Amino acid sequence: MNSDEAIPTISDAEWEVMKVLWDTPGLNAPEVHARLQDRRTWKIRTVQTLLGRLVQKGALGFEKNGREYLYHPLYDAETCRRAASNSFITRVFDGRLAPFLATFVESTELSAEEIDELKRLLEEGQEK
Amino acid sequence: MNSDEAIPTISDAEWEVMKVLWDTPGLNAPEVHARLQDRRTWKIRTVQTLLGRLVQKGALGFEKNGREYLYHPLYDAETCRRAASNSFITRVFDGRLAPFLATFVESTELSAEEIDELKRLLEEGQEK
DNA sequence: TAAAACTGATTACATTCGTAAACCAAAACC
DNA sequence: GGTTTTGGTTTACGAATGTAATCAGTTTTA
Repeated sequence: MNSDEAIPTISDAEWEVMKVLWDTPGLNAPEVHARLQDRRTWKIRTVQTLLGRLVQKGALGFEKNGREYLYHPLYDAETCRRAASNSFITRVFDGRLAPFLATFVESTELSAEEIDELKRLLEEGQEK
Repeated sequence: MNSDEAIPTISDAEWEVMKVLWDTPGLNAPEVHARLQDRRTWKIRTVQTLLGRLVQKGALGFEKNGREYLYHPLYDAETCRRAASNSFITRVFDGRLAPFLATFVESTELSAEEIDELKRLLEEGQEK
């Protein structure tokens, strides 16, 4: 499992596909399609296109099993999420996390429980 | 200043332009171009294209001043950042902020000072 | 006042993205 | 074994994006 250097850029639609395969690696195209049913109305062709593009980008690999291809991520979710987060925070918040968090805290989009959870996370991070 | 409903989607390149105009509203194209010099090597034509697209999208407005156009944001930065953040967190983290923050806390990308600042932010939010 | 310089409008062009249809090969079924 | 089904490959096509060049009008300057 690769984990550094040149993490491919994953588009909006492609994220959905990646999430399925992080959850369950080794699916073929119809299986990935099936698992997307509840969230996306994509045709199987669309899913295959996305799978193909992700393979080209180096985000997914596959093994042939008879005539079918079993796809699996080449980067773990954590690594990709971090790369995407860094890129987002850089672009929108000039790399500063505090204003980002402030955005959420100030709007009412965080429950008290979530705030507690986030504080706990920060405290854990601080101890290390 | 508009602040809700149908906030336009702003592309990567367009964010740079918006930031300049949030910082100093009422600039014309050459002035925006000048302020981007240190960060981007765009030609003035490129900047003009981005300005035009942002006007089309309804993210910017302008007044004519003689033959020049003075551009200004139609949404405040806070509103646009919030919309972008929500969209990002939904796409990459399925709408859950905690895993997002965990990503940063676990990597060494936060200094102790930043963690303190974030905790303070959360506490302030909690009191309201 | 004709040319140069400045400012914006129109047009361009390759890449990526979202969304597939058409086509082809293998496997299963009749 | 020919036909249907299944799974993958190639091709498509419009919208958005990054990155401008060319064209045109206005103002300044020689």
